[in-house]
Amino acid sequence: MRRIVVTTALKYANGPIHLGHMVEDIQTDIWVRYHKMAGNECHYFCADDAHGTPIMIRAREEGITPEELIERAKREHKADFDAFMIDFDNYYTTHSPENKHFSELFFQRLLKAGAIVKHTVEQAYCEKDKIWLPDRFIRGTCPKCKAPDQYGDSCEVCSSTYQPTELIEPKCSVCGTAPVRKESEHYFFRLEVFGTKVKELIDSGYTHRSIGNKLDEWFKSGLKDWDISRDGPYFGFKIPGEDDKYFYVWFDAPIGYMASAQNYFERAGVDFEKIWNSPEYEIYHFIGKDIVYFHALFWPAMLMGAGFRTANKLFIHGFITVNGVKMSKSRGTFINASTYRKHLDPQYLRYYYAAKLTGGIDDIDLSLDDFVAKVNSDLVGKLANLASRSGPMLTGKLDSMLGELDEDGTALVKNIAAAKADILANYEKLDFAAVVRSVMALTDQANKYVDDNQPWALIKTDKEKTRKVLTAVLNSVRMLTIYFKPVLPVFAEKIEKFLNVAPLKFNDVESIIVNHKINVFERLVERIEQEKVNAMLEESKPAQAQPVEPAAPQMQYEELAPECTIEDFTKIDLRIAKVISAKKVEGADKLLQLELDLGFAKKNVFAGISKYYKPEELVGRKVVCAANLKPRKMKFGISEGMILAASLGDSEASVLGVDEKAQPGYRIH
RNA sequence: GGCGGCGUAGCUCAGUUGGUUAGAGCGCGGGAUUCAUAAGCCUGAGGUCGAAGGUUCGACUCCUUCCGCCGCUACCA
Repeated sequence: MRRIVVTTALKYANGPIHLGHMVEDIQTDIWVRYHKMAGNECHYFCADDAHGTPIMIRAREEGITPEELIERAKREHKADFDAFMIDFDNYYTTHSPENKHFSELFFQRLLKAGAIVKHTVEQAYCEKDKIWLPDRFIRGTCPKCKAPDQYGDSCEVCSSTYQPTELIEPKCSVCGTAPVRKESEHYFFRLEVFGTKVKELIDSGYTHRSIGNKLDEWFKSGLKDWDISRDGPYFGFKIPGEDDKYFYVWFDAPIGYMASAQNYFERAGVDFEKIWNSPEYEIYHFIGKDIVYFHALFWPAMLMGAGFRTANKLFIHGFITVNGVKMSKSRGTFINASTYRKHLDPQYLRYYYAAKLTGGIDDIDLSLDDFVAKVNSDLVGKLANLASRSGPMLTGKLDSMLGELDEDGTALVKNIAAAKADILANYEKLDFAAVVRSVMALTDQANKYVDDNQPWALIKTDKEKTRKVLTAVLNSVRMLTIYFKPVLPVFAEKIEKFLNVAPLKFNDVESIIVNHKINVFERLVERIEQEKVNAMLEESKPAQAQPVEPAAPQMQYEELAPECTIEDFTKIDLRIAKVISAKKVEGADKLLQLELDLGFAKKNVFAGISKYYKPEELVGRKVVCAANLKPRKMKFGISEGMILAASLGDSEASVLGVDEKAQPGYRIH
């Protein structure tokens, strides 16, 4: 018997569970149920990730305490997971005494190991709200494309990334005042101390191979010290020996795996340390590819530094797309778990995800048309129908008694049982798509057996022979259900009740039930109606649909810049200039190097327009130049100005020209 | 631009260490049935496996280049 501990990524308490989260938890839950049914000891832990600035601010906005907020979030999260039959052994929170204990323990051990240092950092601080602002809480105009109201770390319009200090007119996203820069001393975790050991871990098969390549990039570029502290006010655990410094949320989050496990094992009267550090136990983390960095670098290094064992392996999955594209609020495809379950049976989603999951890191697509078709045809049309076309006949006309098997029936059932090893192997390697394919192929065989034997005709002439046929069919149903039980727990329960048998395990496929009384048949699953899917999408569309909806189709005009005075305007000295020469910049993607004649002077200017203009198209043209711009040193030289061009987003650009009369050097007023 | 991933029938996807006429489900056409949640069975059509080269006796499968989409990242003053 194997002993296994698995975790799924902690859920942030700041938002609801959506169908993207569910990929991971359904995948994991299926795997856990598979192990339990196979007779292994398997524990499944998760928790809410409850700390950090966003939660503190959200609570403030709602006028409640962070504790109240995270308590509510946890309740909602758990309700969603219960509805989707995610069978955690413990769903805990990082805001717990166990987690506090472990966080302090990790910190102290890392300190002792010489892996913690202090650096002074400069950060944005809002003097009005009296809080330090993470990048996401600073908003301002994108320094690259000038799109207004962008996050402090990246622009959603041009998708460039930058430092919050580069933002134009940065504002605190809570109160709108401009943040100030303040210095503070922070604790840093020296990752490089464990760099070699972590590299060895990864090389030994800790992650998927393709992920290993990605990780290599990080190793090559050098492991930087990781800032693990935050200044108060902050919702989290205070750092020992400090008055107003807290552990960064990502420091105590993965520790939450251990805290959740410990909380469970203590209640069960089991010594946690013996389990977590015991070679008898295998430990696996299921995560999405978005948080590989934390789980493949930081977390193993933390564990090593604190003297704990690392997990055996990370199981990494891809993202979910809906109808082939990223989940989108305006399309209504950003579907919360709570919205889904109002309209549709969670087992449908478990089945569909199972049919798509191969254990790889590719994104998986929830194609809603395919979803409806697959569930209706596989689950309803084939599997449920198999029971429905045989059960009622036995209960209605043959006293609900199973008989023996005939020769063909034995062959059918043996064939189904023979697939066990293969199916278990596919469960083991997370290739649930292969499981679904092979079980459905077996279901086809069973349906064919029904057609071949025509019990509806046979019963008119030979009741006992019919009983044999139906016994074979219902034994098939039982076995197919066993195979699907990790995916469809409620379906399996209904079959257990219908067939009047104890909870099914994998080993039960090796036996058959004969001369056995069954219960009356009840419907197992309902067909999906397209209207339900539509209603779910409709409800997922944002109520405050204004920002994205009307402008969305084509013309996304940039917002008008804040008002300025004529004095502001005249600060910029715009001149007519003639392009003397233009050439592509070697090694640069978007830059053209232009030599401009301003009449009284010549200037060297780099312009990011090579995507839109060939150099020869520009030579000889008169353009508008911002001539008094402070020269800027760029990678390829000094740019002494800027030429004006009009654009809409990223897709096009038009360099401004002038009437023939205007000569180089004329000023534009 | 760099790095990584993907590109197989109308749709969603399998294709194991390269080996005979490339598969499944759904959808579509035809047929025989009617027990069943308008489900099931038989059968047909449909793909130059993104493109072009190369390695090989032989490539969807390996290598190179290119095209298209996605992610991360960068020099768009």
